[in-house]
Amino acid sequence: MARNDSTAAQGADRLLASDLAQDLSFLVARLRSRGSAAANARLAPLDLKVRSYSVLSLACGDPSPSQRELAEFLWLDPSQIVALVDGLEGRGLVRRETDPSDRRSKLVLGTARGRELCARARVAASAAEDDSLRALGAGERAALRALLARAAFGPAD
Amino acid sequence: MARNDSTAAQGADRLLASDLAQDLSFLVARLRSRGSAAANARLAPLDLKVRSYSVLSLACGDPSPSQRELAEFLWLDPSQIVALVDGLEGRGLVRRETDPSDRRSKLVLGTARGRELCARARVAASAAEDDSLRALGAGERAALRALLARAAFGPAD
DNA sequence: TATTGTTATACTCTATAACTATA
DNA sequence: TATAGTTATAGAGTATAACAATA
Repeated sequence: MARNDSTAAQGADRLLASDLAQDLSFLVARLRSRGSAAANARLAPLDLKVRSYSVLSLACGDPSPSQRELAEFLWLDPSQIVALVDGLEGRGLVRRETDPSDRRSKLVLGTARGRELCARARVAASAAEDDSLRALGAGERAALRALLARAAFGPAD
Repeated sequence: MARNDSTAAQGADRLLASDLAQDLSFLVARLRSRGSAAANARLAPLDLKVRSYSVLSLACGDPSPSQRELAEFLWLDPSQIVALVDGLEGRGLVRRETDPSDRRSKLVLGTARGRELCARARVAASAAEDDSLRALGAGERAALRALLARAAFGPAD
């Protein structure tokens, strides 16, 4: 077993009093670990993971992203985008299209099959959010979303 | 270069309109990427990373944690804790002590040198938080902290 | 000369199972 | 029989450099 299953988690509560438990970066990291574990579990039946789902979701959106934009937005290296797009393209979920206005750049577009799978993946991702944020009500989730959006895309350094 | 340096990030703003940009799990993941990059940069002069800092910080706290508790609290596998404690112990920053009440269990305690380094690391971690959360004011950070604490330690699944 | 995508490589992180010693 | 720690190994994720095509 990796990490701790929920049935075994009952002994470390006394560490909640530690300084680290109030460290924002630590809290974000812990929530991400739990959240991505939940999301990967929900996406597994669709043969997707959080990273491939992110690429698929953006590719199926309205302004079709270039690989360069995907790398910037997902905070990944361009070379990692290549591998992710390769995987999705091999399954017929997205396709590359050279940008007519800049032949260096390749746009990534969702296929019909990709959009269909993406719709199902969104449902799975939403269920995973419920799994990992059970402690928060709808209003609190909205407040958290607004704060995170500003923090995640705001000026860094 | 890995990922994107801040000077080059200006082209993917149009993807902010995507569905994914409102996905809570995605926002948490992106903020964590940025936050841990900032924290690792600040901790590098002390030869620490976010994970080793987390262990050191807990070991230097008041209720000395067992390795089992560290694994549960940090959401890591027990086998990963072994490697992290090995590294810190080899540098004389923490030491293992068999729990008298259960000789299977080993408590991890910070040494004098470890506590001194930990104090400096806390300053670095705080500076990293400023780096990555520049977009939020003090009140917003407090609100975010409270929401994250409940979400990160609340019931999961 | 700079940028987009690509390939290749190495390194870190994470997952999993088996083993030991204690309980 | 169960639990805490350890070891070993494999796979996923990440970092870095070099190259071709295009600007």
